[in-house]
Amino acid sequence: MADDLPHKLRSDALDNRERILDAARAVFAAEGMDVPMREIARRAGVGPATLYRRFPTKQALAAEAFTEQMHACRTIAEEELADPDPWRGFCRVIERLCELQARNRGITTAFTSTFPHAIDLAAERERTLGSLAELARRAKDTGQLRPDFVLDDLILVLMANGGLHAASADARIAASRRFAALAIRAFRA
Amino acid sequence: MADDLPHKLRSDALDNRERILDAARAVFAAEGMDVPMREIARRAGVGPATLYRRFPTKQALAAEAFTEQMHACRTIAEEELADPDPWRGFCRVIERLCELQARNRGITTAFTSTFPHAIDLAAERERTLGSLAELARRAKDTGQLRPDFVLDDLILVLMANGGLHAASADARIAASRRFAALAIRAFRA
DNA sequence: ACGGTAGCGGACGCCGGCGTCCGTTTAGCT
DNA sequence: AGCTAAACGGACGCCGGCGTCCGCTACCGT
Repeated sequence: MADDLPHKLRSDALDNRERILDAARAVFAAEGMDVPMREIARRAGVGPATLYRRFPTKQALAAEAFTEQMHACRTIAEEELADPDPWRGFCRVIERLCELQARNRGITTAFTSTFPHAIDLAAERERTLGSLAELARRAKDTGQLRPDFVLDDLILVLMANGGLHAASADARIAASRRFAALAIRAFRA
Repeated sequence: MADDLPHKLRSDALDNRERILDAARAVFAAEGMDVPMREIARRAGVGPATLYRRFPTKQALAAEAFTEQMHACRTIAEEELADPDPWRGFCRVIERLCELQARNRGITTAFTSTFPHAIDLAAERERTLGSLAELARRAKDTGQLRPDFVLDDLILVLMANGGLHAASADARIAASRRFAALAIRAFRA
């Protein structure tokens, strides 16, 4: 991943910035979005002021932190779009997106809800949705995906998958796997 | 609904108690579980102390407040169990439970997660699950429900349904309806 | 009607997260 | 090495929710 905008940052500042993002990704994935900013700062080994200086709001931080995850979503969509068997690709998209969600508490929020000031995120999201739509179209053509499927159904499934709570991360992943299987059955013609 | 335990309460106290429960039900349904206790007290028109005197913890309040809702769940299960067509009953159970969940933010938490000190709730929950299991068994016998269906699948679906977020209550209900339809398709043999 | 007591609720202190200021440190240039 | 400005982070004040205490109110039994 190449550096983004911060060309005019001092080396130590840039280093801290990176450490903050790492910490944010870790803690968002583990605990979800409802984490005090200070906790992130503590894990990153910086003071609260530094955190606030780089990312004035939690949304700004989340937007930046999840860019890579959103990119992962897009990659999944495009990889599976490349599968010669569209239905298999469609199934794998669901499985992989659900698992990604289960591993990352909070990415659900990022992907599902439209972010206010995250232009990059929104663009990434649109591209991903485009790929998914194309994949669905092809899967329909093979007759294996229900003709009345709409993309919103997939969004619905992902949002619902995000609602799966469990004590451990493993339990969450297991639940998501079962749920993905259920969703696929529902979508099969 | 007959009075429960509070035989030794003065008339005004019992009145307040009832008003608190009403307020709690309303606000839990509308906003979910993450509401300050004081908000409930305010809506009930009582002081914080009164609320805390009757219900020392939020869970105690929730347990009491949702008893009626849990009863509604049980009623739904038993009514649909009585349907001569088990598969139709099974479908309607899913639809009705999902809608109930959509109308009541927070009942998901009450039903899904095991409550610590809510013996009544737990018993009610077990009875409901019993009815659902029996209904599922019958629906399987007709060959319309997948043979590999397990009750946990239904729990999974309900938990997922609880994760559906939306701005308005109407949007939430609409989403739940679509989701219920999806779930039914997934369960059909 | 009246006394005793169950019940009430405003007010208090505590805690934890938030966002910001300012004295100190340190990178980077000459 | 020395200087300057960028960057840091501890400390501060604010706010909102929490749970409890105590002086006042009003219900109920006689």
